Amino acid sequence: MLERRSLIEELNAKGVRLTAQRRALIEVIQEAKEHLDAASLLALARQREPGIDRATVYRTIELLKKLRLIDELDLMHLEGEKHYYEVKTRREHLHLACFRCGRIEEFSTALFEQLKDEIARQAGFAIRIARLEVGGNCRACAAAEEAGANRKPEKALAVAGH
Amino acid sequence: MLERRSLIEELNAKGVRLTAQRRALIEVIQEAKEHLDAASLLALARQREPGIDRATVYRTIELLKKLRLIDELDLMHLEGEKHYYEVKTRREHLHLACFRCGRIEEFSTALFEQLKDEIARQAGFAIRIARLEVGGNCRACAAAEEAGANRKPEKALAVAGH
DNA sequence: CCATTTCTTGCGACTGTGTCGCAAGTGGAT
DNA sequence: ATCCACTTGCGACACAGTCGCAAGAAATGG
Repeated sequence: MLERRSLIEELNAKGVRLTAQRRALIEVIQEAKEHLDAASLLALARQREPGIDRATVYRTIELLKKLRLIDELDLMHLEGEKHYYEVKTRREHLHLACFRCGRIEEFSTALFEQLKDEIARQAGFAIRIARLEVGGNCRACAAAEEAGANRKPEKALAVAGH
Repeated sequence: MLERRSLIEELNAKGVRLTAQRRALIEVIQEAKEHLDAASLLALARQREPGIDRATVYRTIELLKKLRLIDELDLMHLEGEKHYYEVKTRREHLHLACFRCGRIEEFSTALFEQLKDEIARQAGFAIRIARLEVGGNCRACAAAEEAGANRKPEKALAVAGH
């Protein structure tokens, strides 16, 4: 993944018309500290470009996805059926979503690349997107649950999460 | 994954109340040849149990997910934002979704298990669900696209799919 | 076999995400 | 500065999924 070159330059290079709305959205995505969904994206972009519309957000997301500048994530749908977005710059990674505390952890490993290679080779599949998402309990929550299990043995249906 | 034991027996064993609606839904899921979304599930279940309601479908899906009897898939959202469901019996596999022809291919590899092990060990993460979905072009479509690319060189923005 | 309790269902209303057609507006090339 | 194609905002819409509540049904024990 190419590292230093802002999305804006990227778009220019591809001959995409640069509007104030797109600039606002792109800046928001790029500076985001966490994963943002369409609604938060809209809210944040409006702080820079008040008139911006929901439809424009969705259209821009679609554009950036097609140009492979951002990735779409589900994050196990921990809250509602939103989708989240992140810039495709950092090293390829996967997401661990904790059902208990809701935290999202990122994880990198060479095995992921190997796995993709194997898929491409064995299935003859030209991979454009590979999305690996994991749900469960993070280290802290797994420990907490373990401790809790002793105090309060679980009933058949008391299944946690999601 | 336990292999031979119907979902119904499974539910009974867990002390879940067995209603006609649940039975209908479970039969539909179990006998499905392809991946079904909530709407198709409803339509098919109504052939057996006419009065059944949308809400019941969603509630039953939720139940079966919690009991870990079915898996939820996005299949790259090839058409709309639906979710698809499949019984958790067959060998663990991942899904390859072709953006061009829409076909869903299943793929199994030991690497997937290894990857999950590594996540569990290194991150201390207690995995409940691991969902790996891949989008791109299947073998046939990749070949077709390759051939097509010669006849018609692509413009900057003519990015296919999704 | 019936009564009781508890769980489940259907219904209707609602929330929220994402899509679309169209007229007005604007970026960027000339 | 002009012009055209592309983009936007708007309103309306489609559709997934959720919820509270009253009526109905499954399982339990008498």
